[in-house]
Amino acid sequence: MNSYERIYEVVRRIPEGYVASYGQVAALAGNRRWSRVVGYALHVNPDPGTIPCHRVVTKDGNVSEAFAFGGGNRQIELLEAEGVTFTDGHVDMQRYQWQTPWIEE
DNA sequence: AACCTGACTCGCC
DNA sequence: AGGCGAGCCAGGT
Repeated sequence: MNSYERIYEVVRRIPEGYVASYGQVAALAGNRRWSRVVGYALHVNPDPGTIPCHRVVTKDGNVSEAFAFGGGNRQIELLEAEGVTFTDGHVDMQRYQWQTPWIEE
Protein backbone atom coordinates (compact mmCIF):
# COMPACT_ATOMS: atom_id res chain seq x y z
CA MET A 1 0.00 0.00 0.00
CA ASN A 2 1.47 3.27 -1.09
CA SER A 3 -0.50 5.16 1.54
CA TYR A 4 1.09 3.13 4.28
CA GLU A 5 4.50 3.58 2.75
CA ARG A 6 4.04 7.33 3.00
CA ILE A 7 2.98 7.10 6.60
CA TYR A 8 5.95 4.94 7.52
CA GLU A 9 8.27 7.25 5.68
CA VAL A 10 6.98 10.24 7.61
CA VAL A 11 7.23 8.47 10.95
CA ARG A 12 10.73 7.37 10.06
CA ARG A 13 11.68 11.02 9.50
CA ILE A 14 10.79 12.02 13.05
CA PRO A 15 14.06 13.25 14.56
CA GLU A 16 15.38 11.93 17.83
CA GLY A 17 14.18 13.81 20.88
CA TYR A 18 11.01 14.96 19.16
CA VAL A 19 7.49 13.64 18.76
CA ALA A 20 4.70 14.01 16.22
CA SER A 21 0.95 13.69 16.51
CA TYR A 22 -1.07 11.20 14.50
CA GLY A 23 -2.82 14.02 12.74
CA GLN A 24 0.48 15.64 11.89
CA VAL A 25 1.89 12.44 10.45
CA ALA A 26 -1.35 11.98 8.53
CA ALA A 27 -1.12 15.52 7.16
CA LEU A 28 2.49 14.97 6.12
CA ALA A 29 1.52 11.68 4.52
CA GLY A 30 -0.99 13.49 2.37
CA ASN A 31 -4.25 13.89 4.23
CA ARG A 32 -4.80 14.71 7.87
CA ARG A 33 -8.00 12.67 7.67
CA TRP A 34 -5.79 9.63 7.78
CA SER A 35 -5.20 10.09 11.48
CA ARG A 36 -7.02 6.85 12.15
CA VAL A 37 -5.25 5.06 9.35
CA VAL A 38 -1.95 6.25 10.77
CA GLY A 39 -2.85 4.63 14.05
CA TYR A 40 -3.76 1.47 12.20
CA ALA A 41 -0.60 1.59 10.13
CA LEU A 42 1.49 1.81 13.26
CA HIS A 43 -0.66 -0.87 14.83
CA VAL A 44 0.43 -3.37 12.21
CA ASN A 45 3.92 -1.90 12.48
CA PRO A 46 5.78 -4.10 9.97
CA ASP A 47 9.16 -2.67 10.98
CA PRO A 48 9.34 -1.80 14.68
CA GLY A 49 13.11 -1.48 14.38
CA THR A 50 12.86 1.05 11.55
CA ILE A 51 9.64 2.80 12.49
CA PRO A 52 9.86 4.72 15.80
CA CYS A 53 6.19 4.39 16.61
CA HIS A 54 6.95 5.47 20.18
CA ARG A 55 7.60 8.99 18.85
CA VAL A 56 4.02 9.24 17.68
CA VAL A 57 1.58 10.59 20.24
CA THR A 58 -1.90 12.12 20.24
CA LYS A 59 -2.40 15.82 19.55
CA ASP A 60 -2.50 16.35 23.31
CA GLY A 61 0.94 14.85 23.63
CA ASN A 62 -0.53 11.92 25.46
CA VAL A 63 0.53 8.40 24.52
CA SER A 64 -2.13 5.96 23.48
CA GLU A 65 -3.33 3.58 26.14
CA ALA A 66 -3.67 0.81 23.62
CA PHE A 67 -0.02 1.02 22.76
CA ALA A 68 0.74 -1.86 25.10
CA PHE A 69 3.93 -2.79 23.33
CA GLY A 70 5.69 -3.48 26.52
CA GLY A 71 3.42 -1.72 28.95
CA GLY A 72 2.32 1.74 27.89
CA ASN A 73 4.85 3.47 30.10
CA ARG A 74 7.49 1.77 28.01
CA GLN A 75 6.89 4.33 25.28
CA ILE A 76 7.34 7.19 27.71
CA GLU A 77 10.61 5.76 28.95
CA LEU A 78 11.94 5.44 25.42
CA LEU A 79 11.05 9.06 24.66
CA GLU A 80 12.56 10.35 27.88
CA ALA A 81 15.69 8.43 27.00
CA GLU A 82 15.81 10.47 23.80
CA GLY A 83 15.47 13.74 25.66
CA VAL A 84 11.70 14.23 25.61
CA THR A 85 10.41 15.39 28.96
CA PHE A 86 7.03 14.07 30.08
CA THR A 87 4.83 16.09 32.37
CA ASP A 88 1.99 14.34 34.14
CA GLY A 89 1.97 11.55 31.59
CA HIS A 90 2.06 13.83 28.57
CA VAL A 91 4.78 15.48 26.53
CA ASP A 92 5.06 19.23 26.13
CA MET A 93 4.02 19.54 22.48
CA GLN A 94 4.83 23.25 22.51
CA ARG A 95 8.43 22.28 22.97
CA TYR A 96 8.90 18.75 21.65
CA GLN A 97 6.50 18.48 18.74
CA TRP A 98 8.40 17.78 15.55
CA GLN A 99 8.65 20.97 13.51
CA THR A 100 8.03 19.82 9.94
CA PRO A 101 9.85 21.73 7.20
CA TRP A 102 7.08 21.03 4.71
CA ILE A 103 3.70 21.70 6.13
CA GLU A 104 0.89 20.87 3.75
CA GLU A 105 -2.85 20.58 3.59
C1' DA B 1 -20.58 -6.91 -0.67
C1' DA B 2 -22.11 -4.80 3.83
C1' DC B 3 -21.27 -3.76 8.55
C1' DC B 4 -18.24 -2.99 12.52
C1' DT B 5 -14.13 -1.52 14.70
C1' DG B 6 -10.08 1.21 15.47
C1' DA B 7 -2.83 3.43 18.40
C1' DC B 8 -7.42 9.96 15.82
C1' DT B 9 -9.38 14.73 15.62
C1' DC B 10 -12.71 18.41 15.66
C1' DG B 11 -17.02 20.55 16.83
C1' DC B 12 -21.20 21.03 19.57
C1' DC B 13 -23.91 20.64 23.83
C1' DA C 1 -14.24 22.26 31.41
C1' DG C 2 -15.86 17.75 30.33
C1' DG C 3 -18.69 14.54 27.67
C1' DC C 4 -20.91 12.96 23.34
C1' DG C 5 -21.26 12.40 18.41
C1' DA C 6 -19.79 12.67 13.57
C1' DG C 7 -16.22 12.18 9.84
C1' DC C 8 -12.25 10.41 7.94
C1' DC C 9 -9.67 5.60 5.57
C1' DA C 10 -8.34 0.84 5.73
C1' DG C 11 -8.86 -3.86 7.23
C1' DG C 12 -11.30 -7.85 9.24
C1' DT C 13 -15.48 -10.68 9.87
